[in-house]
Amino acid sequence: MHAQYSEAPGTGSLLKGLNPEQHAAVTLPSGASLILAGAGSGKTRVLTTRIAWLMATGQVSPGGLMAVTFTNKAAKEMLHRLSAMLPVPVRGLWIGTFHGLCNRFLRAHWKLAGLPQSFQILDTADSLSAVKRVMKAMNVDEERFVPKQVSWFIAARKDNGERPKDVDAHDPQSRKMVEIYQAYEDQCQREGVVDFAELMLRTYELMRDNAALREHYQHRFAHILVDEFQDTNRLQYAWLKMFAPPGSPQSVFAVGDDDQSIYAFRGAQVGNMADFEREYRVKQVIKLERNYRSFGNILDSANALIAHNAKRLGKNLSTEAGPGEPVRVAEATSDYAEAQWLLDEAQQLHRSGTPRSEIAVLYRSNAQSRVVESALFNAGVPYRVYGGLRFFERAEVKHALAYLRLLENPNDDTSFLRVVNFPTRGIGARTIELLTDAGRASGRSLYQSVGAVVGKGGANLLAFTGLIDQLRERTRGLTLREIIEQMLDTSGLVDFYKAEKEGAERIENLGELVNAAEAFVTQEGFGKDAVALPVDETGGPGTLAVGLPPAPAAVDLTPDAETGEIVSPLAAFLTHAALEAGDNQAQAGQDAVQLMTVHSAKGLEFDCVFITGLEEALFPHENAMSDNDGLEEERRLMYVAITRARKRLYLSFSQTRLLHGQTRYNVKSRFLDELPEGALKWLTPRNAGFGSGYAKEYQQAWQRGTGLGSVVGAGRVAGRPAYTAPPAQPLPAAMQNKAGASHGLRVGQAVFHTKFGEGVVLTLEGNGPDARAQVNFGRHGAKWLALAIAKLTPVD
DNA sequence: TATCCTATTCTTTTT
DNA sequence: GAATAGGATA
Repeated sequence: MHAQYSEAPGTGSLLKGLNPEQHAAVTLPSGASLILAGAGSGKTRVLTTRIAWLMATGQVSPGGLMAVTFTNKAAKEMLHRLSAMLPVPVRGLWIGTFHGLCNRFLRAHWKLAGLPQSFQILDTADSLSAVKRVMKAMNVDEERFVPKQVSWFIAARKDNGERPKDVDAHDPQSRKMVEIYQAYEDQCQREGVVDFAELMLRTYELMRDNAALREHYQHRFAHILVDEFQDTNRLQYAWLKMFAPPGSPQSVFAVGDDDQSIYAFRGAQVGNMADFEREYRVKQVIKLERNYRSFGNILDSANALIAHNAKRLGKNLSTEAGPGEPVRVAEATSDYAEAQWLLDEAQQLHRSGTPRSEIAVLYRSNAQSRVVESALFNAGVPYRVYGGLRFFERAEVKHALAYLRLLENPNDDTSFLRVVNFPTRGIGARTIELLTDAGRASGRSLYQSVGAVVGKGGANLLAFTGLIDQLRERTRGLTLREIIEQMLDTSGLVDFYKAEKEGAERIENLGELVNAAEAFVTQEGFGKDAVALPVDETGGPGTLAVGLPPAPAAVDLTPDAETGEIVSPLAAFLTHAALEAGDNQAQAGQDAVQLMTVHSAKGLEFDCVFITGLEEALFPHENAMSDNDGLEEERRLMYVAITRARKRLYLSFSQTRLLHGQTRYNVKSRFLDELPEGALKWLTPRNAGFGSGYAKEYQQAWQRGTGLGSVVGAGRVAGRPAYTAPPAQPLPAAMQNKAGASHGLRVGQAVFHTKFGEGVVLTLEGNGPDARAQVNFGRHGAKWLALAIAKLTPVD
């Protein structure tokens, strides 16, 4: 059957250039399939070509297909490539992120989902502040229940598909957590807001509980494709099963790489791949193992490393590109020296023709970026740091968005509280407390409760709601741009920042918000994501009835938005802001060295890659070293890092590192020992210890305080010293535990900590002000504590 | 009510 | 070291 399709006119060019495995994957017949796609094996190409091929051969209409990714970037990339292959109108295609598609679904069926039409989406920060509010209302001790952990707990339960009633809680602690979870849900429902996990869970539940709707969508989506399957969590897999249950006639095409699963820490279940294979009775798993990205030495290193993992489906990357350059390994005496060395190498690479944007510096944790940044900054090398604060997460932008959200949904208490007194208008904590009490007593939103506290200092509140109402009136019918400009003016935001010393940049960002809105309206066509699904290609909802039991009378399958209600550009823009937080601002366009964590490097590739900080406790990270699963995930992380490089790979580690304001003495990472000797080239003498080769040179330079090469006037960023000098003679790692133990603790000792309660000392390291202990606190897990700071009392 | 100072914590992150 | 939260103070 598929042979016939692949010979269909016009599809030949689509398939041209695919290797046999890729070709087989693209042209697989309907049914469930699992593609194990190694790093750099052309995964996205296979996915997009598959979609194009399905459409070009008439096996599916654009409306009958759904493709799910994790990131907006991946979704955009897919749409972009697809439109280059096929003249398909991209609009209306169900290709997007899990959350984006859920949003689309819930916008269409908001009534059935029990949501207000203008429901707002909470990002992580909004959600956290909502949790805090709930906890305050419940009088929960924030010492015992850390809001962040509660928030994390709720998200984790939802990602597992559990409502409060589903959570089994045996001890008082977790019972309380569940209680907070329930109260949080009630509050969100009351306010008409949903968090990210709720988007997924609502969609799943609506599909599960509404047979007619379920059958409609199962009928509609004949082909479902899932990208990065190894990153799916329980809920996402259950969600998929609602749209295409095992054994149904639908075709599910899952692509993933178990070796690149690096999100178990937030609920991803690698096991979903094996479950999928079994439950969907996948006949043949296709492995894409030919790598088109990296040279041999790089791939050999990656393969050798990942072979140390026990839990694998098994895969080995190969290339025909030849061995290429060896993987370079360097040891530095300090993180500072490491950064200087890196700077030098990067400069050299650039001088010999490598664009800066093809040089990436990867590290395990964000805190490591600072040293590198300083080095690059002082040398005048342009660089770009990924991660950190993104555009829509900036305080001033969030304030502006809060005003806009109140126009759409005044019951959004999170937004209300954010701006009710910003800029300050004489509404203090006391007034807010009164208002909150009134709201709680009547079960109404803060906005609705303002009337109840007028007279008790609520006059200013009335002025605020008046301002919002007036703004809503005045902006009716205006363009999005005009609405935002009005809001910035009326709210007093711009005036406020004008008066601030440091407000110029914030005003600039608010201007940027106007631009973003403008771009959104023109480029995207505002309603694209928010307006409901286009009518079914097969003839719309009418065809549903064929062969199906009659839908319950009360159930209207017509998407609610098609009943004539129009989604405003503002609503669409707010959704866009919540779901696509936008790139962190950057000197985009400029040729800059790329700095990012290994996590955020996933899916990217560069000619030259530096992996820095290859030290025990850092990479693998200390918090992940205690159990084997954690260690294997760290190894996969390293695998991801290595496979980012096309031509040249540098690995570096340092003897000392400044972390959390303290010098730490590190041992090189075990991962270095897991790489094949033959693929490596040591730039510093192997196991040479201190003061040798490169390292010595840099240490001396650094002791002179000048650095090397082009570093002139180094040492200052924004007026503050960039570095604190580490001790002149670092203590050899082997001696760490032996020097004077003034703290009087020993391994195995039972201790008490005011926060974590009782625990047992696992490890002792360092001495004097740097002394630290790893203590197992049972329920709280093992923690590293600085003994100079932490209050640890021995228990007998 | 607003602001300043100190105590406290500190992976990885997209949506 | 740096960011954030909470308490104390003007």
